[in-house]
Amino acid sequence: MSEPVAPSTRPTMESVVSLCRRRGFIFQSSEIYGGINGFWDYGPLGTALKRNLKQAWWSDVVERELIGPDGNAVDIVGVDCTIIMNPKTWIASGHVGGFNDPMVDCRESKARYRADHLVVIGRTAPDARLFAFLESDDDAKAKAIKTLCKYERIDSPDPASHTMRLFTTLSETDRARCVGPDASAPGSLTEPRQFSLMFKTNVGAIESDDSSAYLRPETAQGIFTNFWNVVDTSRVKVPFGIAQIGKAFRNEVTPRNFTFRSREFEQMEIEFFIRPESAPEWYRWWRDERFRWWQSIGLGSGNLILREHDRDELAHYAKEGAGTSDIEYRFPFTAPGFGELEGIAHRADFDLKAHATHCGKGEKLRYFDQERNERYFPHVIEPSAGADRGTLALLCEAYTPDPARASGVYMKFHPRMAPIKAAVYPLVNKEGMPEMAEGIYRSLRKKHAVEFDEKQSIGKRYARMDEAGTPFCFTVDGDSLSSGTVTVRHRDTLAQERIAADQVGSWLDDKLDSTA
RNA sequence: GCGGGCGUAGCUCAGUGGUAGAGCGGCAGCCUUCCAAGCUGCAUGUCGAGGGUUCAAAUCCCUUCGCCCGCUCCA
Repeated sequence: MSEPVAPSTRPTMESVVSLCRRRGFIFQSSEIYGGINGFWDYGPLGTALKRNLKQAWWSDVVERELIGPDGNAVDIVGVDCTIIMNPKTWIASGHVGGFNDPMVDCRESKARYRADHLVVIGRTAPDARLFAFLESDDDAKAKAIKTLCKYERIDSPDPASHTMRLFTTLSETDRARCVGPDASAPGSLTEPRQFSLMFKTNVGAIESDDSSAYLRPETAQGIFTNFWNVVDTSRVKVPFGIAQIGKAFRNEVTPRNFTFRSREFEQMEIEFFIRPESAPEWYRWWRDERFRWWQSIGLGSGNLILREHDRDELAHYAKEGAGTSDIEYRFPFTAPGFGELEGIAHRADFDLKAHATHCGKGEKLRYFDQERNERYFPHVIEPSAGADRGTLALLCEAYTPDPARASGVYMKFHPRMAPIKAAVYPLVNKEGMPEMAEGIYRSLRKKHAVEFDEKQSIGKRYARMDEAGTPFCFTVDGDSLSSGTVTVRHRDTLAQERIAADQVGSWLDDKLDSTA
C-alpha cells in the first residue's frame, strides 16, 4: 500500500480523463455548446465520489470525536455561508487591491508579468535605457545587469548612478525607456493593468457602480465574518473551529489540468481559533492530522507529501506565523512534481482584526476569554482543502492499469470513497438465482449504494464494476440456494470467498467502516 | 496572453473534394455455472462551431470555441 509508484508506470492524464468521460465521472460543462474553459460537471459516478469525499471530511472534522494536542476533544461547528457577500468583505480581506494584481504585458515578447514583481535597473537620466527583470529571478537579474553593462560599455554597474526601482513607481515616460525582461528594444512594456481574478456581478436588477458584488474567491471570509455570531450563539470557547464546505470562484488566467485549476470549485475549510501563544502547537497538530486524513481515505502511497513552505513564499498574512504547509499530490500532470490539495496556514489574527477594523467596531470585537479574564483576537490555523482537487487525486490514485483483466484497468478506490459499494449478481439468469440476488440487493440498498444487474455475462458485469471502482461483488451461484451462501469477489485481488447470504449486510458494514 | 499539437459514434481511431466508417462499448433477445465468450438484431453522429471557395467540403481557406503540452500566471 505504501510502495511509491514509479512515474513510468503511472497513468497518463489522458487515460484518466478518458475513463472519467467514458464512465461518467466528469464531463465538460455545457459540452454540447462546445464547453466553457475552466468549468466541469460531475456525472453520476463522479458526483457520488465527490460526495463521499466531502461527507468523510465533514464527518471526520465536525461530527466524529477528534482528540487535540491538549488531550481534549477538538470542538468544531459548521456554517454554510453565501457566495455573494457585502463587497466590503473583500476590501477587509485584502482581495480587492491585492487579489486583483496589476499585470504588465510585453508587446515584443508577448510575455506577461506581475507589475509588482518587476524591477528595473539603469541611470536616472531621462534618455537612459532601463532594463527590467523579475525580482525573484536571479538569472534574469544577472542578465539585465549584463545587458546594461554591454549597452553602456562598462564593466559593472556604478552604485552611485545606477539605481534599481520598482516598475510600479515609474512614470509613463520612464516606462517608455524600459527594455522588457525578454525583449531587445525599449518601450514594449504596457502600463500596469488590472486583471480581476474575482468574478463580478450585480445585486439588484439595475446595474450601477453601487450594485457591484463579487462571487467569493474563498469560503474563509464567510467564516471570519460569522465568528462573532457563532461565539454568541453556540457556547464555543477558544480553542474551537468553524468548518464550511462551499463553492468559490476565481477567474483564473489559465485554467489548466482538467479539474485541478478550474474557475468554479469547491473548498472544504476549517478556521480554527486559538490562543495566540498556542499557534505552533496547533499548527503542527493540524498539519499532521490533515496529512494523516488524506492518507486514510486512500492516498496512502508515496504520491502524497507534506511540504513546509519556505519563508519567502509565505502569503502576506503568514509572514510572521508559525508556518504554512501544503499537502501535495503527485498528479500525472505535475509528476515528478506535486500539486496542492490542501494548505495549512497560521493566519495569525489578520482576518478577525481586519474585519473588526473595517466594520468600525475595532477593539470592541476582541474575544473575551473568561478563563483568563482577558480580551484578545484569537489566532487562526486554517486547513483549507480543495474538494475537486481531492476528488481528482482520488481518481488518479485509484486508476490502476492491469493488462491481465478484461477492462485493462480498475479503479482502486478506498471502500469508503467508492461511488458504488457493492454489486449483487446472479451468476446466470435462471434457477432462482436472479430472485435470490435481487432479495440481497434490496436489503443492502436500504443502507448502501449498491447495484444489481442480471444482464450479459458475469465477466462483463465484473469488468464494469472494475472501472467504476466497486470494491465488492456478491454473486449468487448454483450452490447459493441450497447452502445459503454467496461468493464475494474482491476488486483488487480478484480473489473470491464464500460467505453466508444472511451475513452479507454486516460483512459489508464491517468492510466499509474499517479505515485500513 | 504566447508557441506547439489535437478536435469524426460513449471510447480508440480510419477516412486528402464525390452516398460518413471500423473495432470496442451500449441496448434487446437467445445462450451462458465465475471474470468484456458466442449468435441474432437494434440504436447512436450539429465530422467542435460559424463563415467562405466549389456543381459538390469531414477533407481546401478564414474566424472562433474547446482539450492537451511547453512558457507565463497561480493573492
